[in-house]
Amino acid sequence: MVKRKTIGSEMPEIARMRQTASSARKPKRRRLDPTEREREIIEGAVAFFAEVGFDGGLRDLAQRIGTTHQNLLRYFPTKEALIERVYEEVYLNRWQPEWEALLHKSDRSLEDRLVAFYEDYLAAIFNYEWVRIFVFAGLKGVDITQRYLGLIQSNIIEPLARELMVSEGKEGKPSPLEMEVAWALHGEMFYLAIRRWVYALDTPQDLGAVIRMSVIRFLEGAPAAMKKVPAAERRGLLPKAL
Amino acid sequence: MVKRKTIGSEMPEIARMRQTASSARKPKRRRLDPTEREREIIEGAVAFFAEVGFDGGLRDLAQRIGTTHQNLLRYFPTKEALIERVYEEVYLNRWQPEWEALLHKSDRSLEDRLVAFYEDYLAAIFNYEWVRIFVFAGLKGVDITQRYLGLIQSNIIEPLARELMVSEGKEGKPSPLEMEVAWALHGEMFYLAIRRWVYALDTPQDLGAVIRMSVIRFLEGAPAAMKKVPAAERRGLLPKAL
DNA sequence: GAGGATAATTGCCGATCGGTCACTAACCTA
DNA sequence: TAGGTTAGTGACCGATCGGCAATTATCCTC
Repeated sequence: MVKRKTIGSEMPEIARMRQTASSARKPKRRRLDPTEREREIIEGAVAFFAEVGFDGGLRDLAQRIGTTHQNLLRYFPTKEALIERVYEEVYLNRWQPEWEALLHKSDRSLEDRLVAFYEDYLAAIFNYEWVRIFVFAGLKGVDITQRYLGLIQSNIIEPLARELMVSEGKEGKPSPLEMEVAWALHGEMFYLAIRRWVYALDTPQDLGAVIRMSVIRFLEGAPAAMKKVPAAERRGLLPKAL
Repeated sequence: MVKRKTIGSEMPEIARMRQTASSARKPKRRRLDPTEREREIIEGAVAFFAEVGFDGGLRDLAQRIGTTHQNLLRYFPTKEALIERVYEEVYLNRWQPEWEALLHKSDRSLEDRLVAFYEDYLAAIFNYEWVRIFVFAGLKGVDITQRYLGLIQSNIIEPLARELMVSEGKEGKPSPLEMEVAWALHGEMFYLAIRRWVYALDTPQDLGAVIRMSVIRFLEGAPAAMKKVPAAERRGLLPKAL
């Protein structure tokens, strides 16, 4: 038999579980309840593709889970179907509809609301799997990332820009300038995740402190910045399609 | 002959150049000066890997350039060697040593210096090839990205934090808190590039205007933010290793 | 314990991968 | 125009890819 290159370093402990105590033989086959096996596959796939990207091979994934690549294809007709399931798992299942409401609760200061939202949001997405899969998918040009960011734009960025306007006594649809300021705050947060999970750089232990600092800087600086940027330049802020 | 899947859509026009006028035959082989061919390969490789990632095949790359994959291997002994050359091309060749000095010129306001620097910096990196290759390399865990970001940290972020301190009348080595504020400004800028070149979202036409707004917001908000974040929390800003 | 249902595996397929080697053809010099 | 140098390519290799079909083994029921 050909020796196979292993991506992960350790043998999957799962695969050892049922092996006979007396010998270090090949691990016995595990016959699981299909729903249980499916979960195992999905979670294994999320971890695996987050690590090596979607070009990772099914055989390596299977070995890590403790099964064979044909078994994966019994549960998902094609690799593409499995990947689609991974998107679903990562994006849809981790989106909290109440986030938008969080930004609107007017019984708390905007500062508190923003801090509360970003603490919640980062708690959901600031992890190895989510961030890397999101970036891998973006590079691949998968349309679900654009739909997700459309959701961010309409449910987070625009409400945020609106709240900023309200606190300035303005109203109506946010201008490109105001949208851009809101994106900037969001970008700060996301870049933290990029630093940590894409480039493996040190990031602060306590995200709460960074969030608070970014939010305060945002509320403190945005009004002045928007006033100071000459009106003549604002036309340049209109989005440019590719 | 087996039909080959093409990544790009159009036939490379180069390959057609010398073909006989009378017939639509197979393009003649082009015998180039080696240095010229090498440049063609390198530039083709940068564009190709930026688009599809480093898992892209040599045959597809070769077809796009208008040659064969064997010819690539005559110029670079292995695929890995070619990729290494791509890193060199993208990172080292586009780094401007004078950037650090730009931040220190004290005859201009800090605002002007920051705007000037980021206009220069984004002019160098805000493009499809640089951004995507940088992200692909980061996900792959290539050490050159960490070296590059180390350069950013010591030559840009820390000087920036120092300038911020000077403008506040402080001096000495920047604290983690001050470093984090500086990273936040940088992150805003880089996230613009991510939005545009990874997620293909609309971004403002005139980067100058966004840069100015971010810089003003930075200078306007940072002092207040750093004062307001309770000292007790600052310990949490200490970087955490992975 | 026997037998059936089905989860899981072994074996295989064509296509494609990076890479080697021997051959072909373009250009320069005489 | 002949010959030599060398840029470029066709044919092929072992390994690996996603996926199909036939086989094996585990668990449940009687």
